[in-house]
Amino acid sequence: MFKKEVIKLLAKPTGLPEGELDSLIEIPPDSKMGDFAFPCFVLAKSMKKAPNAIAEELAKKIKPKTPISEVKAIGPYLNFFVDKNKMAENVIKDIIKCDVCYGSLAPKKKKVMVEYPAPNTNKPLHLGHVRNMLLGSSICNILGFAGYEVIPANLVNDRGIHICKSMLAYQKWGNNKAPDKKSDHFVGEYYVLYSKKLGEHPELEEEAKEMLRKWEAGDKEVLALWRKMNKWALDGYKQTYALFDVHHKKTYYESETYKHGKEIILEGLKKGLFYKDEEGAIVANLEKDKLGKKVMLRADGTSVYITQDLYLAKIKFDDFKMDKSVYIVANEQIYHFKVLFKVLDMLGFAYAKNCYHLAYGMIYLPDGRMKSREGKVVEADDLVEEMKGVAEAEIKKRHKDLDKKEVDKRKEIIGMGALKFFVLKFDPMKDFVYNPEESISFEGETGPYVQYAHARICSILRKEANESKFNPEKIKKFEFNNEKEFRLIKLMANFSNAVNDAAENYKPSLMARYVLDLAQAFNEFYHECPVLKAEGKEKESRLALIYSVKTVLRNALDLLGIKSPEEM
RNA sequence: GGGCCCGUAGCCUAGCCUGGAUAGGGCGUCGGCCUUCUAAGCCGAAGGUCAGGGGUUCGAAUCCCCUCGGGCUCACCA
Repeated sequence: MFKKEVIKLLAKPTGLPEGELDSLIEIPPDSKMGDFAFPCFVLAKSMKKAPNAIAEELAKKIKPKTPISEVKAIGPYLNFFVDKNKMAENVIKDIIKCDVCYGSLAPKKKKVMVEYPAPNTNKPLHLGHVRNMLLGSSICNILGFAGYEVIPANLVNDRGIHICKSMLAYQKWGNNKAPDKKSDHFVGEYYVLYSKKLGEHPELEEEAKEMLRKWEAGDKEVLALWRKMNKWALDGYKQTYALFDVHHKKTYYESETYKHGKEIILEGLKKGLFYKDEEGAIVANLEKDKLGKKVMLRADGTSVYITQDLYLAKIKFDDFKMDKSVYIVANEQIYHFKVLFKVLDMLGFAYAKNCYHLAYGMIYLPDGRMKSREGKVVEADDLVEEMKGVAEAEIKKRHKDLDKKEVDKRKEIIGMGALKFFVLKFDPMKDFVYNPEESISFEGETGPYVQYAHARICSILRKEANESKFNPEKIKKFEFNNEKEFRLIKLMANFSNAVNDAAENYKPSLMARYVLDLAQAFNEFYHECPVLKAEGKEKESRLALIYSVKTVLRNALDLLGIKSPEEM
């Protein structure tokens, strides 16, 4: 936050423009070396001197000015030290003033649509959707905090052959019964049943196709069954969405859009962008972009996947006129989105360049890929229950006398915190293996670790309030002497940068890393610096400091959709 | 075979876009710390050819090229 002052000091003696200095200045690896550093290598050529000598020379020339307290040459680096208590005062006052908004960025007057998790209504949401939902809801939070207007949207894949498979199995073996469990799981059972029966009844495949034809023809009976089972699936998702903070401003249904898109393709054909092959299908030749040839419309005039997506992109931009459209879809579809965006561009849609596919890596089970058809999946709802169960056991280990209501409240906060953090701390693009036995821990780099730091602060503040009514706003002067304290101040000063990085890169993992660093720095402080036993100015300062840390931890966890408990 | 992604200690991971000062963490292992603000914590130790090779550079985990290993994808399925 005092970087500007450093730039001002450097501008004249180096003769470099401020913009260049801004990107050259770095943070030393150890705060003992300084708070900012200017590497002198760049000047070596033009000045024809060794970088070490340049650093020495600059150190003599530049006189520190508040809030910069010292300028020192260390090897080829010119290092700057800031007045730490001055910095602390600025940071803490800012946090107390802004509170829930601390770290947020100014409105950008730009709209971003985030599309996720686009489920298929034939089976319950699984671990892959968990990653999708958590990335989506967290990215929405982060973008909003970073000043964007966010439009969370969903595309429901509610028609097609896979949907007909569960419908067919239910029609044959379901005895028309009502769901006897969570309704999306009930639907999913028939999807698995279909695959199971397919072995001895190969004719099922043709029957499913026939059912799809009937559906498309508007067969009343089939449509009634479809509506009934779709509602079951969607009702189930609604409950799961609530668990993962998934909310949408707009939902598109494939059943309502799948027939469209044809006009766009025909228009493209007229313009000579596509061609008709021997059989009459309309094809785009993308070979010069190394994307091969891609069918846009079948010979019979029916649409394929990409036809629908072209249409959807168009109506999305027509509906909301957003500046950016982010698709959160697994990385196995990278090729599809490359083609989609390329074709949109060819068709002359200006928004093509504003489409972004946020691809995320696969989650594997210890014995390989999940397979819904075989029932080899980790379902979202089961995972949540499991996490809560583990959390409950941990809570009961520590507290014998909590009533059930309190235990239920805490296991929800801690269990979900552990799950969300576990998924979000990985770089989105990275594949990882989920091992149910040992994957999700409550120690080390975990959600509960961060939550624990928050709870500890709350505990101290509670005790202080009992004695003297701590009021952070009344504290005027700060007095810090410990490195651990300055480490916290620095991290907190850097919060909005972390928000910006996470937003611009669509990476909640950066926020997870940030909050982990802050929690870790707090725990180190906690063990070295007593708060309640400190006296006078030192105690006051430390109380204000931990109050600030609590605020930032909470703001950061909020962006990840993780709750900050007062007690654990 | 083509395209894309990935490869950092026994295991997991940050850093790579925007090259710089001893490559950060965590798990696990070993050794310490609860008459002191919640030990879901802290401190210490051991553990690294940053897959391998070449190049660019004063300087490469980071940029470029090649090789090897793993994954995804290249359907008139969605």
